[in-house]
Amino acid sequence: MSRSAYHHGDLRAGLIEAAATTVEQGGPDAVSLRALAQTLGVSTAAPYRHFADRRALLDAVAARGFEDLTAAYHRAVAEAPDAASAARGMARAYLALAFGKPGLFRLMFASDLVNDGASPALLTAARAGWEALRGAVAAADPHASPAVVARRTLTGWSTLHGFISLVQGGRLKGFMTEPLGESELLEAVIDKALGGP
Amino acid sequence: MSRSAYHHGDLRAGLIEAAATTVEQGGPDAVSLRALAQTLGVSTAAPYRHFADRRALLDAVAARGFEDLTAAYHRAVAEAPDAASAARGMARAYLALAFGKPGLFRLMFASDLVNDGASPALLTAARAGWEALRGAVAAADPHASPAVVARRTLTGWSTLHGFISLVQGGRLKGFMTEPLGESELLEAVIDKALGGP
DNA sequence: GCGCAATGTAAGCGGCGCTTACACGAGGAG
DNA sequence: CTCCTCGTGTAAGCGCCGCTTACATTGCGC
Repeated sequence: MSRSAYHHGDLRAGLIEAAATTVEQGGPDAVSLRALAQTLGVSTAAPYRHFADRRALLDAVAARGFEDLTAAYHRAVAEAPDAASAARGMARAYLALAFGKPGLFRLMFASDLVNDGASPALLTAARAGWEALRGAVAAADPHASPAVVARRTLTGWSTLHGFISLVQGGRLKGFMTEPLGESELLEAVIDKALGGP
Repeated sequence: MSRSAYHHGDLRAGLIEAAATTVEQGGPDAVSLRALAQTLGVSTAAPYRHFADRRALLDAVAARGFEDLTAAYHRAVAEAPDAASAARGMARAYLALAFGKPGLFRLMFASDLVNDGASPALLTAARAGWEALRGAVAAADPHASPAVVARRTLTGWSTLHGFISLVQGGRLKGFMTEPLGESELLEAVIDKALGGP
């Protein structure tokens, strides 16, 4: 992307890397361009040579996250013996990203990509994930109509996404942990996402 | 709560009201204590006589939202002819709040209530909503064990919540609207939430 | 070798959350 | 009726933030 080593040595990549670390530790709100610049040993204005504003830097971090997610999807499909277990593998990959890198996941799904003027690269990366999901649902039932595939993809995705949001929002702290264990919970959610109406 | 009319005339209530308006128009991040103070014609330090910090004010707004939500739940149950349609009415109430007051909904579910030190009032208000949901699920199937009730409540809630999050995040803008209409979408999501594994 | 464009810097503007020290004024105690 | 207390509001300021402008430097193509 960026040329190569100049004064700093690819400040652009350094900013993305440092921002990703901060996002993981303190969430998107904890990212400050001034603080990142100080950490990387450059002036507070230097980051603006590579990113139009704070939002653009966070978009770049989010785009990298979507690329990783889509790659994990494809890996799950490649390793699956059949279409049904492929869908299950993608669900696991989604949950793995969400609970493995919660800060990144929050960043990826926190903002309204379309209404805010997100970069085309980010939009493309985000859509690729959806297409992979839809393809897996279609492959699991070749006789389903496009509308049914869309409905199943959306509702299944909603179930996974909602569970993640509720967990990360701390909504099930004292609520659920009593009657259900953690692994049972994950399996129940995946079953709900992949089965039913 | 607050005494009554002093210099300003219940600044506390004015701040909550103004903050709620701002949250609805520009999201939680758009709330600035300085701007609210200027709007209400008081000094920038005045709000700190009523709220320890910015977070405390937003918590108060969120708590009011949870009270409204729980009231809507109880209304739905009271108006329903049987337990099954009561659950359906609660789902509709949840979606109605989310799409009717998206900014408030975002505020209510954006932050981690437990990890961040939320006020006891907010925690209580948030838990009341969950209890109402669980009660409806239990009433719909009196033979279900507590674990099954917990599982159904969680997965159904997850489906609704995930759908809302994805819609509000603009994730289904160019994606879904082609094959499915809006009302079909809502019904499909409610069916998914209330039925299946 | 030289000029140009990419990269980085210094300084500053306005806004923010929050704190401290001080001013006012309603309402109970005497 | 007076006074004094305490709840409320103010003025000023600290440190941080995003972002901009004008200027310095440096590597690359000619």
